[in-house]
Amino acid sequence: MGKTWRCQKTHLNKGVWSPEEDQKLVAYIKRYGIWNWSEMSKAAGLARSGKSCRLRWMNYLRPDIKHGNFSKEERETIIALHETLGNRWSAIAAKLPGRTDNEVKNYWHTNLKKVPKQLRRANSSATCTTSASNSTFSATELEAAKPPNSNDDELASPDIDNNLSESITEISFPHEPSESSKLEGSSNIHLVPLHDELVSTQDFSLLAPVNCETGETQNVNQTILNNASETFEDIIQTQPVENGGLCTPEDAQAMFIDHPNYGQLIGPSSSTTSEAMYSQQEPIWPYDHFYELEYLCNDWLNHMDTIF
DNA sequence: AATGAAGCCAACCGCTCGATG
DNA sequence: GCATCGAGCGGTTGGCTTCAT
Repeated sequence: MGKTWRCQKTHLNKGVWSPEEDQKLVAYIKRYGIWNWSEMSKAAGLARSGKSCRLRWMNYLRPDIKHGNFSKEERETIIALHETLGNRWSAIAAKLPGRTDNEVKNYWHTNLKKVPKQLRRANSSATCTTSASNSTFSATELEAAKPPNSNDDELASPDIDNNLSESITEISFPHEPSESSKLEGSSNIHLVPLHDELVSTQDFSLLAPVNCETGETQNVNQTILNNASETFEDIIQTQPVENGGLCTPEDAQAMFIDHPNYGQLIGPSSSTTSEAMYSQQEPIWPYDHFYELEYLCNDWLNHMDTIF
């Protein structure tokens, strides 16, 4: 893109490839195949370094390269694999037919890096669970993927921008009790931290998990999180709370961040966060919910900022 | 309409690794 | 064991495009 200068010392072209250069390289490889990039470059009549030729071929000219936008499935795969593999772009790209490491890397930096981790996970959770049978990573790999620690800058940053406000609709909290009860293995525990409800009712207690059948606030620890030492409700109730005993988003957020188990992996890995709430069979990441609640608190605060 | 900021992405750079002599 | 070379990988750059003011 505009880098069309010519290397003074080596007399090799650098920068954007012209259509003629592309044509030469493709024609040469079609006829002779790939054998030595430096020699190939000369033989093809290209004033390019072998390295540049290889990059051009691998990232753009290869016939099996898939161009265009990433699908939802590809996005979710990237998110899941990045949690497991980190910045090993080539390894991630290997799981995405037709995608290059460069493309995956660029996509990550431009579309996913700025999205808080808890939201990325929330967005990808549904597919991780429902398509567990064709998952490309093992339970062992997932288990090795630790959640971020407390100095993770992505977590520390309440970066709720417009993109996130749009994305929040993808969070998979059921809106109606009937929806959650449809879930297999449902324990009827229902999180209702939906910002719309919070804004309309200003009922901060909506941040607490409730039983969708009885309407009673639930102790998550007793019903589902058998391995967890404390529940959200425990934390909320044992902390000093203002506003007549109701937990404000600020209170909840502060508690979650200060909680010693915040961001810690407790118990075996789960393929999902929200949906694990409803499953008594699946292993869980209990404190993943702190991420979600932190996000929801931030989003709620953002809403209030826009109102006042 | 003009302009500056932010986003996007192709390409480069430097490093590591494995093969070979 | 050492040097050299090619290939591959991840981080970074910077020009073009789009968006916001």
